[in-house]
Amino acid sequence: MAKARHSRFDCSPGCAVEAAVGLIDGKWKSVILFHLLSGTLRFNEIRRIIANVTPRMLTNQLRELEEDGLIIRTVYAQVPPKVEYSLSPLGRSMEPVLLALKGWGDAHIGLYGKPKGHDPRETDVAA
Amino acid sequence: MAKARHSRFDCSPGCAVEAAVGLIDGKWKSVILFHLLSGTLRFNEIRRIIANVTPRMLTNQLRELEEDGLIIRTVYAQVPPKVEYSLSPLGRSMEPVLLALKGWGDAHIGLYGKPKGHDPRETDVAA
DNA sequence: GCCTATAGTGTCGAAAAGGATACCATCATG
DNA sequence: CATGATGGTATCCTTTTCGACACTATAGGC
Repeated sequence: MAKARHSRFDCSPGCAVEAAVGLIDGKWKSVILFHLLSGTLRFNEIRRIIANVTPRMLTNQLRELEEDGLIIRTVYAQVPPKVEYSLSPLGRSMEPVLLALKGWGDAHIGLYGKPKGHDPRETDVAA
Repeated sequence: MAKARHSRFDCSPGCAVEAAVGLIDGKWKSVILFHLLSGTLRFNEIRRIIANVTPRMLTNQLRELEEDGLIIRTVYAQVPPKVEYSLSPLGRSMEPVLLALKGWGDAHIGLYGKPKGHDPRETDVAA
């Protein structure tokens, strides 16, 4: 069922940022979109590319992306079934965002998902 | 290569995307970062800017951002307390990402947090 | 008759995230 | 003495998210 994400929000500047993030959060959405940048994919292709995603979750995330108008789902009436997912124009317009994220991640993230930077564990104390 | 056993990060390209998103998800993080782009802010300033955030959540999100090395917390030893939050260099390096998100949001998001774009109500069915 | 493949669905339950509300210590001011 | 300001905590509770696992229909091939 549709979640009431961001349903009502008194928008200060920055709200747009949160709303945009809201569309690509969820455990797998950003990755799905990123891979769709390279072209159309079928359900099981995505499953194979993104190891460890369960079919339930994948369906779930794809449906939400579709609801938000970011991807297009095309069903071919044949057996065995064939369903293709591709970016909508709106989804394609996310490209700069996705590339920015990818670029940032490649530059700053170690293999464990934590940022590289220097040790952040000390708090500055000023007079 | 010392590639530690694949947790979830034996990653296909796109993993960096997910990791980057992981740092700015959470209900308020992206908005906090966005506002810090304009300069240092105190706890209650952020509270006032982002209406509807409870102190508990704000503390929570700020601590996580600090742990991830994106922001710096500076405590002034005085009464009443004064604590300033500012972007670390790592946090500042998020600027392109945040601006991309903001730009996308401004361009594509209506007042209800749903993307504008065309109507995704119907699913394409192909032969 | 059995196995394979596709694209899912259904149910269960644990865990995480988020929200409401109340409370704390300190000092200056009136 | 009471009030206000600051930067938080503590406790409780509800909602949302996520993962495991089992299960389905159809058709073709062996």
